[in-house]
Amino acid sequence: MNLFSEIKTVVQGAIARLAAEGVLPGDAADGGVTVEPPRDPGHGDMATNAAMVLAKPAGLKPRELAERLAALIGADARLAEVSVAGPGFINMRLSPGMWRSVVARALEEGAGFARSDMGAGRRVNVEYVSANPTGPLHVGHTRGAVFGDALASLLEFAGHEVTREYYVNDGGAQVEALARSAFERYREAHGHVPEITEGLYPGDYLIPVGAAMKERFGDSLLEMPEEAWLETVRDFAAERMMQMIRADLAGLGVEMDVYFSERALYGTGRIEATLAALEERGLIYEGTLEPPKGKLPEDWEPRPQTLFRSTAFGDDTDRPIRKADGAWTYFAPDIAYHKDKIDRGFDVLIDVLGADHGGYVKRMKAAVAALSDGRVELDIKLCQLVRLFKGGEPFKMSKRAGTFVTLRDVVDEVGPDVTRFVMLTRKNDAPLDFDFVRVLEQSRENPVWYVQYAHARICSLMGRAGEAGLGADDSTLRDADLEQLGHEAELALIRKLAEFPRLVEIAAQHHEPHRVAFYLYDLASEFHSWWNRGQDEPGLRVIQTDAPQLSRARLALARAVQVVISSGLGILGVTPVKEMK
RNA sequence: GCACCCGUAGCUCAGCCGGAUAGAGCGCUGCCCUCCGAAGGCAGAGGCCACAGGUUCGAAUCCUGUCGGGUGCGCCA
Repeated sequence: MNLFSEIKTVVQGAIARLAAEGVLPGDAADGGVTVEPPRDPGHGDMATNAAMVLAKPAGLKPRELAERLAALIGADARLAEVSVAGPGFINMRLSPGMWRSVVARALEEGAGFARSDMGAGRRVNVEYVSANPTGPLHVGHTRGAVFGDALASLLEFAGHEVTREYYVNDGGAQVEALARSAFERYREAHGHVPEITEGLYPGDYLIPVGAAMKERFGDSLLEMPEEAWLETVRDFAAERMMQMIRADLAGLGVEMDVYFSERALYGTGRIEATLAALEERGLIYEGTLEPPKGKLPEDWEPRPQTLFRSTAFGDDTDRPIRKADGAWTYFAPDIAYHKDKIDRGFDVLIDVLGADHGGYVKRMKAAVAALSDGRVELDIKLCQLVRLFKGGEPFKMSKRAGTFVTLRDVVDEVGPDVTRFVMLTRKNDAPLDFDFVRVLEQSRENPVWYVQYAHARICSLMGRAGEAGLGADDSTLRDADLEQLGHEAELALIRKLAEFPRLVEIAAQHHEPHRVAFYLYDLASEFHSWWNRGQDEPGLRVIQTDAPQLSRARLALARAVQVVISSGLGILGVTPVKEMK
């Protein structure tokens, strides 16, 4: 239930009436008409710009049109007061019962409160993490994992059908390097000194892989030439890496629906088929690219390649599909992969990538637009860097020392809930500072703690209400007499609750889960503020032993806050706590 | 050289599909506990929304340009 869209239909009804009377042109219906909370609550509960937007097509002065609309809108019983202000805003004050109904709905609907059907019938594929299976996930992957996962949940909450997907880059040169690295560890397991040369992966995490290979293959691979063991070792090592990655993700609470193997595309003709599909549209040609401007790579020389005409879709230059030696570039299987997603019937594709993939965005959008003839939308969300700190001091990362670089280290240090929430307190395209000390601090500065504290306070409140014999269970609270609520602090809290359904839709529309985190912080702040009124004025405390009706109404409000916090944290993948430790 | 992202209070950042007097936290100045609801709350000071144009009834928000910061730029993935 979204109060704002409900009132918007009232406004639209008035517009339609005026259109029927010929005052407004019939096609002027919607346009940019909005119903939103005014910046200054003194203006009312909601405001619409309808008169200003429609004044021009109507040939009326904004205020004059506003008066006519206001007269119609004011007839609706849900509105207590309608007035015209400023350049032509129509300010509306809801009847008190409307606000209270938000609390009632939250109690009735529980976890279903604020769920939206805006995405009904829309199938969305969210691809995230997609790290190469050559080692453990690091901090950067962690942010992508959290962001992608929360975005997927957000879209589900808004009614979309969502698939969470991981693209496994197991087809290129890097998994061969993995194989060679693992082979050295295999030799090491047989007592040889490993030769970790330039280009190989030096990490200790491959030592157990070498040991496992010894167990599995004995010494049978030792004397073979590389060509003989490369494929076997590659598959073995990549599989082990993926097991490790899945375990790391599980520790963060991330579970994928689909792991899609790049290698599975090779030798099946699917890359060739994708190329043919583009060729049909005249988007493939043999050519030579201009050298990049500015600093020229030293070994640059013009070479004819197979190119994709991404400039036809706004890219800066056409992009190579094949290397000079005829092998596929990374781009080729990735196009085929996206074609597969298109063929699976998704309406929207979302790729969550690291900021270093910025140069990749236009060409991939071009490919998706070409292959779906513009039907499928591709949104690419780039996550900026995570800067690590410890107590305000920059945390130097050393790959050799392996200090706090991995996802597992972060999760072991601060736990999955804190990791997730903090990673969502910035929008994805802004860099994120992550301080191992501060994220665990118990103060208002720390949004995770502050939101959890509000939730825990309510849990404890419910317990004490039970002890006081008030009956704090949901069925009792559903019958509470909400008209007892009327204090300004209570109304402010209710208004904040009423924003949640609207916020969910806006956040989902923009693919921005961080908005949920900021909202929860605001809601917690409003709750703590209300709570503390009881500190100064005992009459405002929730539990009033001599006034059970009033107490129940306030408990119902607190319970509604709890429902929304719990729901919002659920979207972020964070577990609400019942008590602070 | 080109592309993308960013530029909002001293600091770190929100700001909806353009809307009325631009918000929060930290820091700063004050105020509120004879613990059992202060791990908190309240109030105040603090802004040329980088700059210059444009579109609009109306611009922090949209467009163009300039400056500043970050990222990326064929035969890596």
